[in-house]
Amino acid sequence: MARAATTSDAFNAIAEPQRREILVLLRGGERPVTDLARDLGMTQPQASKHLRVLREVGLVRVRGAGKQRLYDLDARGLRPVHEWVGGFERFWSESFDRLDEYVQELKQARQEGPHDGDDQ
Amino acid sequence: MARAATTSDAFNAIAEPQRREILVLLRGGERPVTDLARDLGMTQPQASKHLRVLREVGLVRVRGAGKQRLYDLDARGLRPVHEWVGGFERFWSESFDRLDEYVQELKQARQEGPHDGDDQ
DNA sequence: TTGACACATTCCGATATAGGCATATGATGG
DNA sequence: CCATCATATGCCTATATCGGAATGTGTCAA
Repeated sequence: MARAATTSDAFNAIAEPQRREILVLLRGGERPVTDLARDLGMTQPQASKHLRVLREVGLVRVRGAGKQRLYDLDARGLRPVHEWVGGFERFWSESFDRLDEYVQELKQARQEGPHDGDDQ
Repeated sequence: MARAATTSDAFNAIAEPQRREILVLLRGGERPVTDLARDLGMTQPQASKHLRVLREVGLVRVRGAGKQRLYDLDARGLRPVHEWVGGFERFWSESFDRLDEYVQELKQARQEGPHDGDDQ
């Protein structure tokens, strides 16, 4: 297998940089495919494929508007991602500043090898 | 190509469910590889590989402790992810509740086809 | 030094993905 | 109906990834 279990969820969808860019663009409102492709410097099929992934995981909606198809953001699927990552917030805001990093390094140096070159 | 450009960043690292589980476990403190493998029901090489990815993107640190190697969480790399996703917060907290969803559907129905069945 | 333990790495096969290109589908206007 | 524009899909190749099994590396104890 090449990407276990749920190969298509929000986490995977936003792992692709171009799809993230698409989502950012869509914050400005719904847009047709060609617009997105042009603004992001990708081909139209590329844009369509990325939009398909985003649609399948529910991060965008489509609406037919004449010949065009307007894609619109549906960010609700990002909420679980935000919450999961938020579960780590205290670990980067609480103790991992400069000082603590220095302490960590000291601790690591001390425990890894107090043999010959520990004065460096 | 199979996953454009930056194939190894925090976004990709957390796209893998098992790696997310590892990170969650490490919130409880540093742990040796075998511990993690056992608790997550995966083989030791599997755990080592996932830990390697996490280490390469800087989400964990390693510390040699005798025969063992203790992996420790370094969640700072998750901050950019949290901030990026947070940029969409207003799109799920502001307007996409039940009522708004209903309005969206009305709007969509109206614009897609105000022909015969628009009274439904 | 040897054996045992903890862990890392490598090789393999299967699968999924992304890009490029060609082509199909769908709606619109004449 | 036909041509055209907008978009979707299919095919192909290259590559990356995951899982599994085997093996390599490093550390400790006797």
